[in-house]
Amino acid sequence: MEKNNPLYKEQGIHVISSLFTVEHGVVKVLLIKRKNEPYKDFWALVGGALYNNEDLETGIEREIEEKTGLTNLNLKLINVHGKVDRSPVMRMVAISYLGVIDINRVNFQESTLKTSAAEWFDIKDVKNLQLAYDHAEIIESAFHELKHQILKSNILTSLFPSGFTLPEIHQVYEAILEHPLDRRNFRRKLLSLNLVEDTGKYFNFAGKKPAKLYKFKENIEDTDIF
Amino acid sequence: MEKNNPLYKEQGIHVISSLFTVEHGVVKVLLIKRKNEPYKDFWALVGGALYNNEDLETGIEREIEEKTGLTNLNLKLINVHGKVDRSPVMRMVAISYLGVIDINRVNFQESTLKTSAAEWFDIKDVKNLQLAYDHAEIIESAFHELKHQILKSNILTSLFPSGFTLPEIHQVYEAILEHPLDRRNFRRKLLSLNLVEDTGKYFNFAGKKPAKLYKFKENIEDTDIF
DNA sequence: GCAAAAGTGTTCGCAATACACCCATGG
DNA sequence: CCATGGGTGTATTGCGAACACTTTTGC
Repeated sequence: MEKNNPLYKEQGIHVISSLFTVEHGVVKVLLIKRKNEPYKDFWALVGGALYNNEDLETGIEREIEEKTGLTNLNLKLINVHGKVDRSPVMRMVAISYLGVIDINRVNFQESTLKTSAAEWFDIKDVKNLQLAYDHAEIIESAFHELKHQILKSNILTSLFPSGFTLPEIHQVYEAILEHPLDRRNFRRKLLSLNLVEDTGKYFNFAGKKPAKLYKFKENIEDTDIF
Repeated sequence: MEKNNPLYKEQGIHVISSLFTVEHGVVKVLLIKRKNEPYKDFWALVGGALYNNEDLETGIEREIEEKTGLTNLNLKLINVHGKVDRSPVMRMVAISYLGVIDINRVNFQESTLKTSAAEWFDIKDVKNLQLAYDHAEIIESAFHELKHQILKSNILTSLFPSGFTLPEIHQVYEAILEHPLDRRNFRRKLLSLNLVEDTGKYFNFAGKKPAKLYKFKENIEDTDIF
């Protein structure tokens, strides 16, 4: 391995996260506005260059914490984007992670060295934005994978740190999958999986029957859900 | 992006393939013996450093062709391995691909600049070898993914370029999944998927009833198989 | 008491599973 | 003619899909 062979000199690694949330039945993705070149003033996913002294997971967690204040996320490696010209500066390969977070937990770090703003965008509006790098493609791939993940893993646990009602989580599934699910079958299925437990509490919406509050059990493993 | 920031200077990308075959009910993985440092004389997976002027897919296809003469493989991106110290030379992130090939198609290029031998190893024997880098871990992850892929994609098509009998492919499934499958149910299931077609030919084993020869249809899409 | 949404139970159909017998060939 | 392995059919079961009624609350 010759370090200075021009065939593979000056390469780098991006770690990039597509962070999703669901609010009032709308799937949203977190974007930040870049302060520096390249792609100054473009909206971009949360991420950046991997450091030499950190593992991939550490790197993406650091990037997310720097820009959102969030820690302890349940991230999943989902894809790699490595087209020759995806970065205008030098050859960069992007390792793409997926995460789902409760919108209320996010505490944006408004003024960092590299970003000037952070905002949630409706996934349907993202296609109208000019994003930095190949981030549009990365989001598309991540959203596609999100649909799989909610059927095959417990990725949604972090969406509801303080519990959820069945109508709420049902709406989340429909929003992400973009098609309706039968209420009663959904309910029976989810409860039969032994992933959630009744908290005994109820949650009141205005003028309607209160709904039971459930929460995910601790330490549940990834399993096929649907 | 400052090219010379020591935090992320001198990084590189490995593209690495776990190539599997199944012969007489035994799952095998292709390894090559390294001729150069680091890990001189260690067995290793087929792969190497990504060039700056090629996409990831192109890179892994080039590496495979250089070392085995094989082209037109159906490779799947399956994982990323990026621990800080996985390479002793410099920071390298490995992009791992999975492929399945017919053992008869392989035409080893015995004398290349970087390798001195290529050999198929029983997957069960690999754990007793000292492999280069973190290749043991990569193989384990790839084999795990192979079990999923034969249930959810048509990755096996390239195992049988000249067709197969149902007993043959049945044995392949059992070998990869490492557990028995009911012959009759397997048969019905596979034929009902519309993935294979009868060639009208028969294949004779010694002293037994000839088996029908089937082949995969052209241009079949990935679908859930089991 | 009525509108609105939560909660519950039953039927149906299909697909996976389990299982037993007949058939074609080489020796 | 027999041993070996290939090829076929059927009964059962469990799960997902479709579907309608009752309950609780705020107003």
